[in-house]
Amino acid sequence: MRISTRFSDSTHILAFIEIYQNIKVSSEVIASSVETSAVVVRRLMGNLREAGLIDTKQGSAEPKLAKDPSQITLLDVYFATEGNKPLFELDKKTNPDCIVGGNIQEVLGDYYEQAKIAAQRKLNETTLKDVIETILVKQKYKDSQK
Amino acid sequence: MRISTRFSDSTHILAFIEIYQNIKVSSEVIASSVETSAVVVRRLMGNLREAGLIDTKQGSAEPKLAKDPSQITLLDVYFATEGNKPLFELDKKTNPDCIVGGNIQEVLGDYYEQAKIAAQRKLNETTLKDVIETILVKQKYKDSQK
DNA sequence: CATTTTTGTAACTCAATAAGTTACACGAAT
DNA sequence: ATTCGTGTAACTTATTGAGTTACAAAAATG
Repeated sequence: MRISTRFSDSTHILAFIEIYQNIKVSSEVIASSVETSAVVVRRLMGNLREAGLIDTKQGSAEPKLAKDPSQITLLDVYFATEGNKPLFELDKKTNPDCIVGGNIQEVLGDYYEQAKIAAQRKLNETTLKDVIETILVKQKYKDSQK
Repeated sequence: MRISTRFSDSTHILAFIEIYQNIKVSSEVIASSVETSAVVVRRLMGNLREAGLIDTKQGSAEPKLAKDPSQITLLDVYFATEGNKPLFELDKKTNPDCIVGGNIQEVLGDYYEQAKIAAQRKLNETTLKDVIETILVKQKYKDSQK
């Protein structure tokens, strides 16, 4: 399975916007924190905007969260960036004339859905506020060690 | 994210081996049920053998489950085919000199791990026996409708 | 015991896609 | 008016899942 870092990068972007809301936050600045290109950041921000998680204005480097960080969960970010696609993919082309091939898609599909929902429930328990506060605690510890 | 059907195909193979244990089950026969090539089936069966889920003998079309179907869970099959890689991938290269970039990997990694474990616990609740019995029930219903 | 069948693997091709790049129109800031 | 920044489309590149070809080794077959 090819790996997507869109989910983690999008969460990164949201945390960055919230933590640095006082300074001018261009896609270039965010890109230097994510270590990618500004275009990639703008592409991800486009998804976040469509999902109603941020507000942006063309030409202006002032992205804002559209909701309070306590009201945005990791699941919201996941849906915004990856949609609600299956976590475990089914082989859709199996032999319908075989007892196994003709039934396994439906059977596994149900079990996979249950596992996906279990993961999504966990993601939904964590808010952007939790993420940001944990980041700040870790940073404070690092600073105390200097 | 590119999709892998190895997990579902491997489960398919295991169910097929158990249901058709009376007849001669070559990789060719299994491949016609999965609708793929025999080489792909043998490759997946290699993983299942390494994981201790099936016993095979070179040259002989007589694969056997190495354990009772009630003792093999979907999680066992998942580990055999996909390993214990992350469900949600982290961007490993973020700017360590930024508060967000320097801490988010560790923070998100922990939350992702929790979500992954939630999904894995669900997969571990379902056995191959459950899968097979559900397949047979669905087939019985189909037969009753003819 | 010679022939056929089948497994087990390596090496290759093909296709899909995530991510990065280039280019540019349009809006905002200065 | 000029510069800066966003929003997007189009293209390139790298990765990888899946299929294919090839073949050695083991087992089945008659």
